[in-house]
Amino acid sequence: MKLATWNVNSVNARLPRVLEFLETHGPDVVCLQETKCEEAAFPHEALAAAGYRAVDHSTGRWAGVAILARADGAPAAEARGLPGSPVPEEGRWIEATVGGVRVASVYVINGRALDDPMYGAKLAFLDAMARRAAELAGSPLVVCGDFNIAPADIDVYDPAAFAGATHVSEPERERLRAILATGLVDGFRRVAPDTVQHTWWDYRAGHFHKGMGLRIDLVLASEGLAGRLRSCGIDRDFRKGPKPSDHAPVLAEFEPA
DNA sequence: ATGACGTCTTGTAGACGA
Repeated sequence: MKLATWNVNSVNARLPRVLEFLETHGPDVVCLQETKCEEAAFPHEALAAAGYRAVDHSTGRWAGVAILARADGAPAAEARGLPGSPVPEEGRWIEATVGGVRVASVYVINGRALDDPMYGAKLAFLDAMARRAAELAGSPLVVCGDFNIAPADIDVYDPAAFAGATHVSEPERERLRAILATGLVDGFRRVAPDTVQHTWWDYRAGHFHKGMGLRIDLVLASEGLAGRLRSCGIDRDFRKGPKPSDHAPVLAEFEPA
């Protein structure tokens, strides 16, 4: 099974690149984040023409998540919304079963700043994720998406520049570890323990071309699945070219059971 | 560098992103 996760920063603004991505990689499952559209505006028809079915949790101009799968393995939506989320009105969590695997696409709250109320909401959201992951533990599970956390300093282009900022704070990292402790593995780190590579770069000031990014988009896989990881990588090419998202997609390929 | 860019909105400037 080939799985991908990608924060597209508007699925409609990014539609040509999304279709290019499906054509290039032919993934079996794709988790999208920041679809930024109303439910009625989700581009089901264009995706169907490309051979994919989608389930989405679309909530208008902010956030929004979706899971795509090939039409012959159409995703069955299992849950829209994360139980215990501090912002239930925002589309930040969706689950589907694809090929016997429970897949969750998540867009974690940004947090804005350590002294902003949204930072507390981010920590509460991560706590709710850990509880949900614990509930789902024991069966094949992949939780992937934009975690808005760089797991370690190796995942930050300049840790000093992020001192006192969100995405790297100890309470966030601690909560990510609690999510992992339910039995999940950071796929990219499992495959590439020492590799410095990023998934997000600020649009401004040529950060992408200067290599100034963060690794905040993760594929977490349950132990059994992680043991079958054939590869897990970041496709920087989709951060290049016309109208790119500010995130690059992460791809993971699992050997058949 | 307090910015830079890109997305959205019953919009045309402000909010938000990370």
